[in-house]
Amino acid sequence: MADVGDVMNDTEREMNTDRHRGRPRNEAHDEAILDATLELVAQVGIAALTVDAVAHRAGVGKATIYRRWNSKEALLLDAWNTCLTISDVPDTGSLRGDMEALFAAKDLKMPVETMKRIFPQLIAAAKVNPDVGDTYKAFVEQRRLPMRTVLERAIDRGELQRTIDLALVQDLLVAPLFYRSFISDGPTDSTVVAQLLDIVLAGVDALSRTPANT
Amino acid sequence: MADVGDVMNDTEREMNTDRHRGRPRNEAHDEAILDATLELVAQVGIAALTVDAVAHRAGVGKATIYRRWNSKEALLLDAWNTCLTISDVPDTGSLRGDMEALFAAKDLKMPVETMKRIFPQLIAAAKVNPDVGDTYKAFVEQRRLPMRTVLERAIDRGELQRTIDLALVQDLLVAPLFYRSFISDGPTDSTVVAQLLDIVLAGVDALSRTPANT
DNA sequence: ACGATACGAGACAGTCTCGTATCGTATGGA
DNA sequence: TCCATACGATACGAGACTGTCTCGTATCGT
Repeated sequence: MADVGDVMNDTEREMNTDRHRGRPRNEAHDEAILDATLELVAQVGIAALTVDAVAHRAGVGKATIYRRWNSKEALLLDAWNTCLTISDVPDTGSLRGDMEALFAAKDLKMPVETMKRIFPQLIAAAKVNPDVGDTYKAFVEQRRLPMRTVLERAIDRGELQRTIDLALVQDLLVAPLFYRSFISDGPTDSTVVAQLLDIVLAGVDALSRTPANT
Repeated sequence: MADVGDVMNDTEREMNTDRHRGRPRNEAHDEAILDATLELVAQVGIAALTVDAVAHRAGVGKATIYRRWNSKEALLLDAWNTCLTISDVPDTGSLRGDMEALFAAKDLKMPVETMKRIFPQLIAAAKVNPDVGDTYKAFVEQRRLPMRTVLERAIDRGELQRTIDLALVQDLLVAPLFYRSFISDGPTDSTVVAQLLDIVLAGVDALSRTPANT
């Protein structure tokens, strides 16, 4: 998947033919630049992000950045994309166990505190820039997939009724933690997760016995 | 509460002494400017917001803006503050009824779709700018108060156990709607609200009979 | 009528940032 | 050794934006 603003023309030559003419590109700089970008976004936001600052923080010259991305936007878009990490689906045998495993998983590129600052910036940018919006949608979809699988397996095992609104249950489990992380800065520790699971799973279970009153 | 960048010195004279010398300030422009600011924030985000654009959209000269706020930041801060609206607390006699009334209340300054775009920008700005952060905290606190009152009354009536984690219950009820509004763009209609209330209230009720297993 | 002030429009200087260009150096292949 | 390219540093032009100022007009008290 070619990213919008990549300077692939340069790299192409290296990849296709094997003759490296001149000094080879330091590939480690790619990650350094992307990391510096994300860390700066977390610190000052997108509005105040400057390419000079990124270059300085990454310890590279500005030209090195523009040799790899042909605009600041392209760099940012790539930076957002690196936030996307693939998490594996737990399979402990019970819904409760799978859920606890999911919430305990630490599969983020950046430290949690940094992500808590980056993510709101990403959301805000996605609302305004369609390209970022696409990246964002892919991000959310990808993140939701494992839990959806876990819930579907729970249905197959009979732990959940086949008629429930799966998306709503997932949102009930996920949203409070997002809310506390990004909106209200409340606690999100394992105790909270346990209480959360208690209430939601009990609620779904109770409703499966007694049909909804509304 | 005096706002940071207000040019109150000018207005003071008008307020304290009754002699209006010269053409009076058109107070309607204040709202026009603030509205234009918020609408533009919703459209292009904070990074791309320019004072010229605000002036043009509000139908005023740029000088008129700088006559009332002495910086773009001060204007934005005031704009955020106008998002804060006071909602009254419903009292239908039952927790369920109060909740439905709360969710049905439309007490926002801007149309919902506009707010869905503004709020993420506010969150992002709050993470980066301490002044905006203060405004933001006040906003969240104010918005949470009515539901907290409703929940406390439900406890007094015996509808909820006195030992429950009230904040968590509130988050369970509120977070999914926020999540769908800002993060996943899912449905938030009254049907969803009803299902939400079904599950959460059933869960809390079930747990009050059987103690938590974790 | 007259002075004082607000107004819209727009010119303006100063500042900031992007993206390019240049320089001398470093590092590889031929 | 020679050449091609990447590198850090930095100067630079172009353009955008902020915040100030001026102009001519409008609208109020006196």
